[in-house]
Amino acid sequence: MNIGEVAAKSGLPAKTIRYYEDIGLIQPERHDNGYRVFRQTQLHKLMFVARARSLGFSIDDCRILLALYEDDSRASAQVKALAQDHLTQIDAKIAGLRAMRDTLADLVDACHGDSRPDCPILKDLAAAHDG
Amino acid sequence: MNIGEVAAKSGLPAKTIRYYEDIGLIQPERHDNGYRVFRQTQLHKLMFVARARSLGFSIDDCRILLALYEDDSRASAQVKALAQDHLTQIDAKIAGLRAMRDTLADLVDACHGDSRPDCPILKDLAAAHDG
DNA sequence: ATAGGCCTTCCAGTCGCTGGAAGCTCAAGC
DNA sequence: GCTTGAGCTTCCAGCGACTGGAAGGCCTAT
Repeated sequence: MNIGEVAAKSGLPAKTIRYYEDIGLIQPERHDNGYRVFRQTQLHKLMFVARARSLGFSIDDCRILLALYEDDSRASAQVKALAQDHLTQIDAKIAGLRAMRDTLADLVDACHGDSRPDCPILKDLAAAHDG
Repeated sequence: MNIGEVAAKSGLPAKTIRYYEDIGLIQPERHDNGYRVFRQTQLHKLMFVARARSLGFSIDDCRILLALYEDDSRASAQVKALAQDHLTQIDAKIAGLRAMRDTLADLVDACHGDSRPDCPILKDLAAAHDG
C-alpha cells in the first residue's frame, strides 16, 4: 500500500503518517522509487494510534501503549495504570473547563447585549481577582 | 514599577509579560537604563488579560476585549457575542472530553489490572473503529 | 508528449508561553 | 571602592502534534 491508501483506510492525513514516521512511531519500508510501502501490520499500528489519540492519549502514551500491545508478557495492570492516570487528567481538565464555563455563563447571562456600553463581562475582567 | 513588581502584582511571570509586549498587547515605556517602566494602567491591562486568559479567551480575543474595554462607545452586544461564542466552544470541548472520559472510564473499569496480559483497553485500541 | 495526480523532501508556522545563555545594572555590605 | 547577588536586558530554541506550502520526482492514461 502507498501512503494515500493507508491514509484513506486509517482516516489519518498522509502528512500525519509521515510525521509519525519522523518521530519513530512507525517504520514503513520503501519502494525502489522512494515511495513508502505499508503492510497490514503498519496499517494496524496506525489505526491503533489513531484510536488512542482520539481517546486523548499523548504520542508518548501511544508509544508505550504500542509497546505494551506488542509485548505478550505485559501485565494488564500496566495498561490500566496508564489509562487511569490519563482519565484523572481528563477529569481535571473537565473540571477546569466547567469552572470556566460556569463563570462565563453567568457573565453572559448578566450582560444585556444591547447597544449600550455598560457590560458586566468587561467589569468582571477589569476587577481585581485573587488566586 | 519594574517588571518584577508588576509580575508579583499581576500574578503573571515576567517572561509572559515580556512576551505580551513582544506581541503588542502592552506597551510599557523604558527607563534610561533600558528597564521597562510600568504605570498603573499597564498593570491594570495585564490583570485584565490575566483574568480573560483564566477564562480561556485566546490572546486575540484578549486584544479585542481590551480594545472594547477602552472604547467608551462600544456596544455590550459586541462583548456578549464574543463571550457567547467562546462559551459555545468551551461547551464543545467539554462535550468532547466527556465522551472521551466515558469511553475511557468504561475501559478502565473493564480491565482487571492484574499481572495477566489480557486487557480490554488494548483490545479496544486494536479493534477497528468507524467514524 | 503531456496532463494530472500521486509521491518525495524540507522549511516554516501554529499557540502561548518557557527555559536558558550571555551580559548589563543596581543596591547592599564590607 | 569593590564585590556579591539579585534583577534586568536580549536572543534563540523548544514544547505538542501537527499543518501548509513550495519545489520537484514518478506514474498512468490519453
